[in-house]
Amino acid sequence: MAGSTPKFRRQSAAARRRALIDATLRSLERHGREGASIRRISAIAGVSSGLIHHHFRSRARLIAAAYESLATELQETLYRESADHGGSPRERLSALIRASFAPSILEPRILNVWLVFWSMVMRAPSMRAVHDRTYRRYRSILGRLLQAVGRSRGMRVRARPAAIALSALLDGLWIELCLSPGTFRPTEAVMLCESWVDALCGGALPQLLQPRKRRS
Amino acid sequence: MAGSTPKFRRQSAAARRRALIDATLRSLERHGREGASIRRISAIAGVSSGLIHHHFRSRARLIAAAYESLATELQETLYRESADHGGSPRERLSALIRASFAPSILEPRILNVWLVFWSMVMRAPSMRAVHDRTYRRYRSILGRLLQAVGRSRGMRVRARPAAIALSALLDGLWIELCLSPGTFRPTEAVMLCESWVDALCGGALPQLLQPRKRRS
DNA sequence: CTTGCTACTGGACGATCGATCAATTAGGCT
DNA sequence: AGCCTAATTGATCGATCGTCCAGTAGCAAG
Repeated sequence: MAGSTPKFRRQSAAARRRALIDATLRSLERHGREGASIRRISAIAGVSSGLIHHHFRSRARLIAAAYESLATELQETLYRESADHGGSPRERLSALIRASFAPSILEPRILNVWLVFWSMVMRAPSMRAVHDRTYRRYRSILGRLLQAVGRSRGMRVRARPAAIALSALLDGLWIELCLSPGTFRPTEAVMLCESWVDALCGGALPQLLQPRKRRS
Repeated sequence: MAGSTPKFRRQSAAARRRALIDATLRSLERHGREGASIRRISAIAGVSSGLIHHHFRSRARLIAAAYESLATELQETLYRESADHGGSPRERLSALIRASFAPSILEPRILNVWLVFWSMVMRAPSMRAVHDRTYRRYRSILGRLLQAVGRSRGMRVRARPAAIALSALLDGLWIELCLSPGTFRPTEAVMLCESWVDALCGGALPQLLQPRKRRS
């Protein structure tokens, strides 16, 4: 008899917000575009729909928070993976490239999540802000790594354009791999990125190097 | 008085289907993911909502037809642009790259359309089929062009991986330019693609060349 | 045990969705 | 001129959406 089982458990605002963000990401993975609804998210989180309005004032704010969470978490994963294989800069970059095409990242479900976010970037200024901030950080990581790789090869790499190109190559390959996994294999994607880096280090991409000082 | 103005004008099934497909694309451009609704599309087309069910049996079929239409139309535009500047293979490839970042293509609204389609590719097998077919054709165009460019430089380019890499680079840069146009300029994107092609032609991407015949 | 704060529930609301279909009507054919 | 066909309309259905809020109840402090 005793009402030993409470109907719900109270949690701190911070813990509940985190749980709701995680539920949002899981819902988007599972149901794609339709997973962005308040009712599906709250069902996965195991709470009532009203609770979302209590902690986030609107659905849009929850989605934006989830976007920020996913982006930073992914960057931390890639950065950690890179640092853990911490030999030369070139080895760290290779580790980051391989990690970008690891099975857990390639999960096509995850592309669904990004597509939902991207489709909101152009309509909601707050989403645009999240995108700009996280992508700048991403390119900064890539740029520093590329510069270090170049320096160890005696090359002065222009971080910004090099990072833009490599991130575009990584993203483009990743998207196509998620959209139709049968087109080519993840190892080919890794090879294509490594080849580009090798070409950069070999001086074959002169536009991406600092112009040599010319005397007189 | 006189019922001189008919309430609607009948059209052939083919003409109406085409008009509805065009209205779908315009609706997706204007309203993003929310533009995929039957009512918005029919409103833009200036017809009743029931007419869509008459010509296409469901919303999904209309969307798939619109995807096919957009993809093939884009490919024809790029191919025509390439052929019109029909000097050397290298010039044709440059024209295609420049056309890929032309203002009309870079219109961020258009990314909205692609994002809606891509989000359906992983859930609807019919959309997956459209994607696979159109992307194979796209890579085929790029592959042949890259092979021709390589041949004119005395290189034997492996069409498949080269086309995969260049399409990924083009798409990745295009997506980022649409998502936040302020990050870098279209001319930089063109330069990054051209640099990659130059590296390929310069033999700096050996993995993308046919292995030289080795005797004895 | 009692009190009070607030995390939390769950249903009501109006809007909009895709699908459906009986009724209409435009426009070519005889 | 009248008919016939099929293109088109527009109302209707049940489902689902985001928002809102009055009320409930977990749980710590007193």
